[in-house]
Amino acid sequence: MEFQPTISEPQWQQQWNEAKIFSTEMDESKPKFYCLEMYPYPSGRMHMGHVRNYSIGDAVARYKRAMGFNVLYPMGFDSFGMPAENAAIAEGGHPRDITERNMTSITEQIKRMGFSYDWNRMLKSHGPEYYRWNQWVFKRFLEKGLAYREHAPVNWCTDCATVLANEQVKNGRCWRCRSEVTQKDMSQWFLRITDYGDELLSGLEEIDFPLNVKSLQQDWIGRSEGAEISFGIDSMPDEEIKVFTTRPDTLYGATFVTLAPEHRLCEKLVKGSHYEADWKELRDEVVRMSDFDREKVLKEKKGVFLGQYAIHPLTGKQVPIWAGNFVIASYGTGAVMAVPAHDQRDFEFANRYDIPIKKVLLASIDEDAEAEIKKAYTGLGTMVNSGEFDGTFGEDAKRVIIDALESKKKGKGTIQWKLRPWLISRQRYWGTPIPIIHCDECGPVPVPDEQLPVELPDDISFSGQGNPLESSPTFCNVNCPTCDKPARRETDTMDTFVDSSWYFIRYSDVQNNLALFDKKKADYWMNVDFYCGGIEHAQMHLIYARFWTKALRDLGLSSANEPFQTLLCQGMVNAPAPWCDSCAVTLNVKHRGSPCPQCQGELSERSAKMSKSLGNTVSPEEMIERFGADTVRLFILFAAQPTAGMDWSDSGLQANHRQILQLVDMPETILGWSGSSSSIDAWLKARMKQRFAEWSQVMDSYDLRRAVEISHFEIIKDINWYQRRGGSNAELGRWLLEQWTHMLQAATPHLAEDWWQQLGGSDLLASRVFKGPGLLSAEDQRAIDDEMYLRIVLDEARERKQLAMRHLEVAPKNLIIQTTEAWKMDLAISGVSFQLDGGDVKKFSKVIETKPYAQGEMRGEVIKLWRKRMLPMVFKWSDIHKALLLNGLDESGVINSAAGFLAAELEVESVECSQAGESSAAFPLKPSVLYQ
RNA sequence: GCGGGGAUUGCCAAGCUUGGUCAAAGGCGCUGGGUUUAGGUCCCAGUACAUACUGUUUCGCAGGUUCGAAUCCUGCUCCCCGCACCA
Repeated sequence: MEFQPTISEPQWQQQWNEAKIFSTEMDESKPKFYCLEMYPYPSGRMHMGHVRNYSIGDAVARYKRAMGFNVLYPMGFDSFGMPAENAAIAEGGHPRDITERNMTSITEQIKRMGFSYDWNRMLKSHGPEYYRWNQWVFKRFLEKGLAYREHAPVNWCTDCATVLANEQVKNGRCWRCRSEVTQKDMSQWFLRITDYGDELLSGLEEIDFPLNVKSLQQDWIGRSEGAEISFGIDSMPDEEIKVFTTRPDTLYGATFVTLAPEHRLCEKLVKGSHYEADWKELRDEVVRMSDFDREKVLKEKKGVFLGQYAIHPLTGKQVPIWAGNFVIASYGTGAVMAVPAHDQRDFEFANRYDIPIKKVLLASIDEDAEAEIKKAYTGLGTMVNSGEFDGTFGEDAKRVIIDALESKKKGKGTIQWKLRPWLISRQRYWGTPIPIIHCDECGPVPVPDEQLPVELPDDISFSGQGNPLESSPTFCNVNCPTCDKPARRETDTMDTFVDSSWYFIRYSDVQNNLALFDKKKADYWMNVDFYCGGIEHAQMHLIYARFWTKALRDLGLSSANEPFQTLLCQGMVNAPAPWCDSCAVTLNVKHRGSPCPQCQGELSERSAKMSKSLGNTVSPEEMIERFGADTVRLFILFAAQPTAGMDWSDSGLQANHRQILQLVDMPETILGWSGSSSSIDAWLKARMKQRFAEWSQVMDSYDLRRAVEISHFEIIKDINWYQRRGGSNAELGRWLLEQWTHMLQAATPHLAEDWWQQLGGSDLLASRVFKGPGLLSAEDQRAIDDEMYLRIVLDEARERKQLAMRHLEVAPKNLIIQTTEAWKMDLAISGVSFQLDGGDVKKFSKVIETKPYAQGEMRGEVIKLWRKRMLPMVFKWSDIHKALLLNGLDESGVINSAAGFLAAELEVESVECSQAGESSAAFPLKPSVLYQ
């Protein structure tokens, strides 16, 4: 059959579309399955990362559909965001036009892959019908106090001309443009994601996310238990210094207190003293420094004495107050108690400034409490030098100190979070306008619900200067909803991560114009059963979405606790790129063949993430054009496990294309079978049941690579074997194809439809529910076992033949097979059943002694055989092998009934098989073989 | 520094959770045979070393547990990825 995927694939896509088989509605009578991929940002072209992501999701969706689930599988676009706005600034035009143009072209490419989306549910974040609900929810958050405005130091990216959330600052740089982030004081809108810290953490236990993602989220949430402790100030009875520590057990070792240089008390403490100038210098240095510089410069601990003393809350003793550059103003209370003996940073600091070091924890009882220390001991220990608490250990030690503090009202046990409120303001145009009007009289006033959405205006100039929204008088100048006096509209827009924080629920009821979604529908579909996307969203999108879902639940809008039940992070798509070993740098493909531009050394090749900058990208469109979508899909699924990095390889793609071509011819071959039933039929049928059972099991665990291996590779081998064994049953062949085509469609749906058509299917395969070939019966298993035994014998005989040829003058004519002696078989059966009954194999020699054949001079031989060969085999034999033995496999019978086949395979004239006599080399399941 | 994940036979990559179906799947590559007008596809076989009877050395390195370890334990080396003066 001629295979022209560029023609046939779009035809099937059109038919699917016309039959509307992928559009779903709520249906309580069926089990639901919600399959979702992270919706893409509409850049102009589809790249291999997209193709991989969606090939995985589509295989799952199609599988679940075939298994009778009501599958929701939508697609949409994360279409707000800076690239479009930046393009508008650079090239002119409007972000909306650019975005929609891009969406059109990427949609077309996605459709060419034949993914089974319900396009009726298409969603775009930049549509007012979507973002009005961002505004609506924002208002509800505001009412609940979950959203608020605050004047605070925030992260500012100069290049992007906007503020950023904490999660969007990576190593002091902007996550998007990688330029430096500075601190700036601004009034901004925040969401109290921190209210959900505990639940975000504990919820991780009830969802199936990869370990590394869970660990990333735990790190990010950063819960640490400890105590807040108040130190008095000697000269200021009304003030106190609150510090946070995770180690209250070291409190007696606190020999000083360190404040962040920006701490509000610093100035008060030094005012007018001769310490003031030094402090100012330190503070200015720290404030000036961006986080990025900090990382480099702050290897060195630096501080100034502030000239004042704090009062230790338990001992009442005076300890000096310092300001230190390593204390972060925004974490904890911005002040720490310094315990040099048990904290490495404090230790270095104390050494440098000659502050006393006092050991208060002992790692072991015999340690000298007064000995000089060279390094801080940071583990748990037994308290010493701690007054009445001496001798208390570890967690108890923490507890008793906290109790003591609480009874004296000098502190309390608390929990600190690294998680900060989510800063959602952005000083950019292409996002959801924050629905607020600022009135001089009334302050910030929410836009009334009936006036939503607040739409983005079109009279904007994209100059690249300032927030574009400020250039629109029609947008900015409004009257106050409360007092009707002239007021000014908020020009901040929302972080685009807001859009992606709930789009998955919106899909459940995407066309609803009266509410963000209908609760019944949301509750039917949520949560997402299978979510697939890149690891890069592990701590932004995936945390925000979890928070938002919980917040919507608490507003009574839905019941879902968690948005995503199972998360699969697909690996990168890599391709070779030039690599310089001595410079340890990956280079653009244009350097291929020339020396390293830096060291002039020779370049080798290394696998690297496909990227524009390296130029090692492969165009999906080109590959689809050359090989068809099914080949690309098969290759992508087969080249690596979904979670592993995958190396693009042209030869691999071609190999998979050959595989497709082979499959294309299968129906013709099999439908050409003209024979009737034969003894091997039972085997093939059994084998098909076995293959299906394993296939569905691995599909359920999303091991798509293994699934494809079975459906697209191993079944072909089975058919080859069936034909070798003389099978050609026409009826069975048709049955087999009918089963098989369902398994093919998960990865290669177009090919499967081709098959279905050839089989005379009048409907679309994709619309059918697949019941499977049935369960594996005992007889089925037996058929498989017998054939497996034959295969063992054949392989063994073939190997022996090669060796025999070295010793024979002419090609061998006769093959003489001897199956094992009765006594060895008996020994094997006894050994296996002894082991299966849980007997201690070391004691099996007792059993041997009772055997009639182990008496007299045979005894030594039997014991030796047992120890050396039989014992290992008793454990080595698979369950299948063991069953063969225990069920009384007739070795000679199986061989003799296939003698003709063996003779033909091994190219000999005759095959004789008999059971061996007293002493031979034959062994159970391993007959001896002799060529003549 | 903290946390997470790795290191498998020419390459890619299974298996290791529940030690024995492991000389270790599958793909690629390579070799030989068949098919074919030829190339290609396809089919069969081989691909650690040895060997007409089943042996030797292998799963990052070094030990240990066991009748038995790629799989469990201990230590070490190297690689990747997050977070990072977070108190």
